[in-house]
Amino acid sequence: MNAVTIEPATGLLCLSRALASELLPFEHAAIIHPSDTRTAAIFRGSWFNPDRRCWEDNTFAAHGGNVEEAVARGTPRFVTMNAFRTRSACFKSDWRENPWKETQNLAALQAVWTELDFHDKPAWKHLSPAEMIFHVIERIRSRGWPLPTYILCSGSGLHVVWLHTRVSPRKAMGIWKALQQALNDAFIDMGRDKAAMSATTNLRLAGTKNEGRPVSILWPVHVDEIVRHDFDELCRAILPYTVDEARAYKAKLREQKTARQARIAAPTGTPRLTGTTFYATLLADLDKVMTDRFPGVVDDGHRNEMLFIHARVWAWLMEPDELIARIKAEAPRFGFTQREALTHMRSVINRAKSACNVGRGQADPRYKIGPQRIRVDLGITAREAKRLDLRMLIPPSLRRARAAERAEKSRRARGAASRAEQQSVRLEHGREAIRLREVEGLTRIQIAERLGGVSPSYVDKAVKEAKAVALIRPKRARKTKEELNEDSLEAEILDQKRERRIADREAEAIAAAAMAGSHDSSRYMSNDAGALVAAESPAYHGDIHGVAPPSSEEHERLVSGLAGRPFSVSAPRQHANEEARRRHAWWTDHLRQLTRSLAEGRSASAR
DNA sequence: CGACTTCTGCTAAGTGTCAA
DNA sequence: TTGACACTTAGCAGAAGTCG
Repeated sequence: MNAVTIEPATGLLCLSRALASELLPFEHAAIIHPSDTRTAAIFRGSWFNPDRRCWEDNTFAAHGGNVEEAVARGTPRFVTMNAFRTRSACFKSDWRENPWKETQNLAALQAVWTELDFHDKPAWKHLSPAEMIFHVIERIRSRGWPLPTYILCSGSGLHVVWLHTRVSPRKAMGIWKALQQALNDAFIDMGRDKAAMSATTNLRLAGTKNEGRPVSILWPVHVDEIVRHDFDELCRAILPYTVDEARAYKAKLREQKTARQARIAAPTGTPRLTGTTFYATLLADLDKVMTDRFPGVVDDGHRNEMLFIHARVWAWLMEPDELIARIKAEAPRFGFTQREALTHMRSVINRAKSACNVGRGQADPRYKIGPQRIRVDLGITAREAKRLDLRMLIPPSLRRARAAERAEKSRRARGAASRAEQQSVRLEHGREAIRLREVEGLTRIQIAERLGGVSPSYVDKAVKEAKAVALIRPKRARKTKEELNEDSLEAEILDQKRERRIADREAEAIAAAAMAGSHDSSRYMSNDAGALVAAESPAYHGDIHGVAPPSSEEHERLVSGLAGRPFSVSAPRQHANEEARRRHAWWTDHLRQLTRSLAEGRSASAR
């Protein structure tokens, strides 16, 4: 009896009680590509070419109804999981002999899958494929996902496949990709093969051999237990967001962009920034550097480099005619004759000329030149950039410092108080609180009231910090400004130094006091949370908050960091905030699963 | 009761991105 | 480049709890 037969009346597939592990290649192909489909299944195999006396790749295609005949004819070892249009890769050739296996020729999406190469993963490599299936199913169950249609042993790894109702790539490719990604992301630690995720992938056929090892379906046991899922049901069960939520998110992004564009279009006090302002600022910086380094004529060793940089920037600011005129006019400043300058800058001029004839969508041939490149080429240091008050030719450190300055200025303009101010006020309060307690014998509640209705916790903290600062032993008294000479520069510098030193020591003492007790738990970890947990802690008991699920790479690091180490997860705590609660639940659940699978991996390896 | 910790909302600080 | 804004991180503060 065949495991898979076709119902004559309906043309539909009949699955018998036969063992799935004994499925033949054509039966497996017929399950993936049902007989009622008019789209193409593309097969790949190899055949012995008697003329050339070697094995050659053989790719061919068949309709769902012709799978048996095609497989018998071509003896393939692979079949595409999705279906293609009956079009040929070459003009005038037959699609059956020369199928077009590319994304743009996809006719129907009908499966999602993950290929697991677990044999090189430390936590899993000791397991046999049959043992591994247990863990795969367990993981799928723990996520509440539908069980796969089948799990096939490819001879080296596992193919976990969910066949689903056919959907059009044009309508559903985005969702299908998200589904495929979500499934595969769940198996990164088990060695999911990134290269086998594309919609055009072909996978091994059951009943064939892979380097002598049999390829067969290990789960489910019987052919009639094989089920095809509803695509929408799969999406609902597996995707973290619904299609509507994803649409709403995209709409929000569009809205934000429109709002930003409207804001920019509106007239403001600040100058409107354009490509011209960009290059003009760059040029201003460049001129400052050149005037400073070469007050007269640029010396021989640098003239070509300097003129080349200038010419490339000018090319973005003016028409070719103006560029030529400018090069001629500036030539003496760079130590060139007009003729020499034009010769040396020929390529810049030619590119500027051809840029005038560039059509839409074509690349601009002018040399792209950015501030960082110029800065490195000219070896401009932070000190030089600061001294010349450069705006663009500055190192990243200075750029960051300027951005921070701007942000602070903007905050102050909005009336925000600085942390230093808050801290110095608190220090004064702490000193006053100590005095009130020791001299007037007030309780902390009374002190809190006396300090203007602050909280008792605030008093605690203020006193703690004031005590820490009081413990700083005064160093040998130095000469005062009066003693030295009130107006001397030396006195001023010494005074500044002393003030800075005192401030530094106070800050250190406050920081040390804060560290003496238990410090704030790190509630908001970066996206590196996984790696941080793995690296920092053999048994991490702290809470994890405000953390987005990790990316694939982060997950990979987390898993490799935790393998073979003791690990525990704290009990979830109450979160008022819905988003925080969701994220915390996600992490707790995720890490528990990980702990369990690692523990199972270890106990299995111990046996 | 004081000293201290834990939890959680709020916000300053800092960084990245965007306009072309 | 500048300025505005989104976003993450770190720190602050108050409430509530624990401990001796």
